[in-house]
Amino acid sequence: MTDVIDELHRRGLIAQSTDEAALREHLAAGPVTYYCGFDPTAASLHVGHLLQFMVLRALQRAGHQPIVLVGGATGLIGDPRPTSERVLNDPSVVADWVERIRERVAPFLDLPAQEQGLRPPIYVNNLDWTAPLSAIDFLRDIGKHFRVGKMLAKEAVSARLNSEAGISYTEFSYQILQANDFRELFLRHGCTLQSGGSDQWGNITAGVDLVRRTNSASTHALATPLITTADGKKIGKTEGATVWLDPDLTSPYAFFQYWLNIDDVDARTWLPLFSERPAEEIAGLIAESEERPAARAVQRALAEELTRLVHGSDQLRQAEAAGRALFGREDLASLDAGTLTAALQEAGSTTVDGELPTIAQLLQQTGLVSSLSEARRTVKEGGAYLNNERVTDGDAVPGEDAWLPGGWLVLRRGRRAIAGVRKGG
RNA sequence: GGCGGGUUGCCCGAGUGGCCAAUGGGAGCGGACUGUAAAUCCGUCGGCUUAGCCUUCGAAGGUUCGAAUCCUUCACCCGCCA
Repeated sequence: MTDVIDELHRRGLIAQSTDEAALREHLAAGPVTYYCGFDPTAASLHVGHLLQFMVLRALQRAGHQPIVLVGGATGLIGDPRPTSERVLNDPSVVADWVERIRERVAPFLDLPAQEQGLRPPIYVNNLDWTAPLSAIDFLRDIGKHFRVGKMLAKEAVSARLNSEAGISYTEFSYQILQANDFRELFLRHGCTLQSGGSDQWGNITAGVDLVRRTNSASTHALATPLITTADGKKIGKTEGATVWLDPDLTSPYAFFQYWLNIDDVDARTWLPLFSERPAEEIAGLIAESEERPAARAVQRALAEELTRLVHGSDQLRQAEAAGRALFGREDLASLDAGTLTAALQEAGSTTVDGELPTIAQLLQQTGLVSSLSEARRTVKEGGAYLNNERVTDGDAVPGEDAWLPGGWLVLRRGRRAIAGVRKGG
């Protein structure tokens, strides 16, 4: 078996780590219990978080014991962002998000455990040990180990301190909570390695320091690089919207399409990060992409592999079929009702009862545009299509002959935004 | 505490009484070209019952036939002095 650290390096998943030689030795000595935490700052994780699972999975494959922490407590406090103070969310909302995230996260590590006999993950919530902590305990037992000078020096804190936004005591304290998580997991589960995004590095090392001080034990840390697109944007945003892992928020079809549409440069950069294929296969795909960019082999590989990972094989098949049906060469009217229905349900659709509204109104109802003005504008610009034919009059009502098999209208905005309208009662 | 400057649409940034829904750039969106890529060019870019109307220029009042532009108060930011 190849060394897991070698694999992580090869894939570009390590931006920084604590003493690497010591870490290698530690991993070689036997199963290591390691953890990564996710704060419930939204109802779902997004594609950016996927990178953390790549690290978790690689370590699991190498025989180590994963712990997934969901930050029911830290999510109530808020990790300092570089820009501004976070708005505190209601505890009941955060609790709900904790549950939703936990459900979504299961397949990443539970499936390999079942199918390949690897170690199943341990799920923990830091609310369990943080909530019972009194202010006195917190300040006496934990706070005493932290030097303010060192806390102020952390990138996340100093950036905010020097900004106009400043920083609240609440967010300033965040690193202590995360450090205490590491300590608790060390004590409860013998956890000796924490991974996370490099933006978490300060918090992670705070934990390493805390365990060293309180338990005279040395622990380890790994951080993944911050992934951005070639033009410097965060990964996982389309049209300003986040690509979520939760199928209720981002359909498997939309998820698949996101990866299929990333540009060539990013696709080649991201392939090793997100793909668990062997190194030779990855090199082959990149070579193919450079020779025949039109085939978009890398985009396809990413879309397939990640949709399968996140949503499963069935959903992958449906997402692929939907894409083929909607973007394929054949005439929409020649598609059978079943195919069309499946495709449009994947792409997103709305049902219309009674009298049919105008095309402009339909564009708005399907969410392809956000206002009627925008709908009219889109028509004027020649960017609106009904059943693949350009719409010239947005105020017209589709005729009876426009209905496709299964009772569908296919609306499209621009090249790739598609939505269905279903005939209702 | 005193004096001065600032707060404009998603972002940056013009605009000092009517010609301002507000110059310009960026992002976004659409078209052409392509490969459901990139680059480039062109167009568009508050809302609506769209040749018209409504709501926007930190907040609230006021002056005026008419205000983003003038006055008053308030909030926040930035300089200089103490």
